[in-house]
Amino acid sequence: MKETINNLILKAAARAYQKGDLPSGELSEVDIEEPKSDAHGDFSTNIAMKMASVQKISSRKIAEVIIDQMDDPGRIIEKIEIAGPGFINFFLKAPSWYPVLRKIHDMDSKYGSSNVGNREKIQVEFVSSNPTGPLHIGHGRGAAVGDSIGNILSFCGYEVQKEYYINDSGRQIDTLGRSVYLRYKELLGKPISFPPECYQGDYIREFAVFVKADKGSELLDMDEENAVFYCAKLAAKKILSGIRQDLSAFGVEFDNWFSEQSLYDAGRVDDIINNFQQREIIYQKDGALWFNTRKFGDEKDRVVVKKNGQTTYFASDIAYHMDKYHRGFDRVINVWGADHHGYIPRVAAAIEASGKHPNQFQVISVHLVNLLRGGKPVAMSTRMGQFITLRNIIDEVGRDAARFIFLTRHHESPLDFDLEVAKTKTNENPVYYVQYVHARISSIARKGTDREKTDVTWDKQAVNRLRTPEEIQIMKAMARYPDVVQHSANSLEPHHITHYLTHLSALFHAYYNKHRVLTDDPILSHGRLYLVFAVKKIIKSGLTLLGVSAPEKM
RNA sequence: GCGCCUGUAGCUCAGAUGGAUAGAGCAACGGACUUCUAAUCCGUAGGUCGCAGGUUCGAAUCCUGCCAGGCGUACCA
Repeated sequence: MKETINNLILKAAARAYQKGDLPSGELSEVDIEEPKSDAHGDFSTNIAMKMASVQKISSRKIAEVIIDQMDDPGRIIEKIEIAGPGFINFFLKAPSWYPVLRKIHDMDSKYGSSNVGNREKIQVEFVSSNPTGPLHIGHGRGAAVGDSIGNILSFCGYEVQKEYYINDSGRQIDTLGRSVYLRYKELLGKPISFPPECYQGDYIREFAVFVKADKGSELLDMDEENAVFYCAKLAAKKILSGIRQDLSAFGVEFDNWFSEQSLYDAGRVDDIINNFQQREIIYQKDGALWFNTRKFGDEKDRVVVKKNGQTTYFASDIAYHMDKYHRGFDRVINVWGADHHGYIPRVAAAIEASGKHPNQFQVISVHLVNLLRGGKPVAMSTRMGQFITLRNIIDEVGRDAARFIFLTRHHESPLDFDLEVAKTKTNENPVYYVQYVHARISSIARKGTDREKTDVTWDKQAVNRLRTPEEIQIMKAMARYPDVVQHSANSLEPHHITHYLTHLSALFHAYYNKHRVLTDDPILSHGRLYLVFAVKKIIKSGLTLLGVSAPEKM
């Protein structure tokens, strides 16, 4: 629809120039917007104001000239007005919206999708929590955002892979093993001192109990390094399997789980260090190896191999990102916690150093979640090992509510997550507000006659009965859905979908309360069913992009 | 100190490419269920868009400076 208007304007402006009514043939780009106020029409353009400086005549005059040349072959326009400093406002006839309905039904679950992605290969990496403890609420937000961005990009024609990077190497894993090992020794009555950097949680003790049950006191006879290694492997494996289960319960399925250790095993980390050394962007200083990230925009150089010979996390991260491009991804998107944002420039530097374009690497910073219960902060002490896990939240408030709430805010905005609010079933909690639309329409369908249930197809006469302001508003809103999806994909911001769904739901609920769908007039009923079934399809489509279910009954 | 993020109604937050009278929900007040699900709707009230300049036909949006809060500034991950 927008495009149609766009063409009308461009043609009119071109004709005006040919006739000599416009001094310059240089046409500005046309901006079409949907005015907030109905008094300003269905669509509006500011082209006259934009052209004024080039054309050297007043914007109202330009608007007049363009309107004079306006043609309307499809007879969609009710009237055109010039308003304010030179806005051209278009008022459309109700029937001009009907093709949207048909399109929604024809395309069905594909409505809103596109192929602008052109099969470009994108990888979205998210969560990637270290397997040293269970997922918490912050991971949940990252999971919801990453998963949804992946869904939206696929919907827009990108070829998307969702990946989880497992940090199964390095000091943290060692610390995990040490923590379990110490608790194990403690269980066997040995005196221990438990360092503060070790993991305090009860789950560590559970692993120790498991080791004891499985191996008895066997580990005491091994040398400590091997015993710790054994504990580390075992605990990491169990934790990772718990993480997989939690994510699955949260409705998140990864296409690939990528192990950091595998990079070391395959010699990839050494390879990239050697390669960069040869290219002299890695150099030696103070007994360590430094990457010259400053040359690529970072504020200082970074160590990749420490004085003690160990590689840093950054070193394997370089190898990891090189591997991503090696696997053929055109663009790589990382969803990280906002506390890692200082890390972005150095990874970006590594990517630039390898000859990739900066826009092939994007980081989504997900800000922290304040967990509340009834308005009061919930104590989240990792140190004490006492915290509410993602699993607890899924169990208490449900997956749909949690995911939806995570996606109501811009990801760079801190989010308050109130467990009590998340459980309420009122307007305060928008998930149910939106899902209720789907359930209500499903209910209408169940109440309709057999013919109405199965045979609600395009019928010109029936659709022609859709004339009320509420019906037209709904059709307008539905016409916008593809734009909203596209905008979400371009900006990597799922929350636009969430807000759009809430808005469409409000329009539907108002309509439902004011008008009956099933009436004594079968033709009118047919038209209205055709309308609300379209709404149902979009609600389901949007919820699916967010990873939220669309229930038939509530 | 420097860097990034945030600052919009009493509260929680939307406001893409600068547009006309800045929008929702909650809370407050008043209404609507014999009717397709009241997990809903209708109405009233609520604002110096952190502050000060600048850019222009036009700024919550762009630029500069300041204020407040969060995060980051490792040979940690």
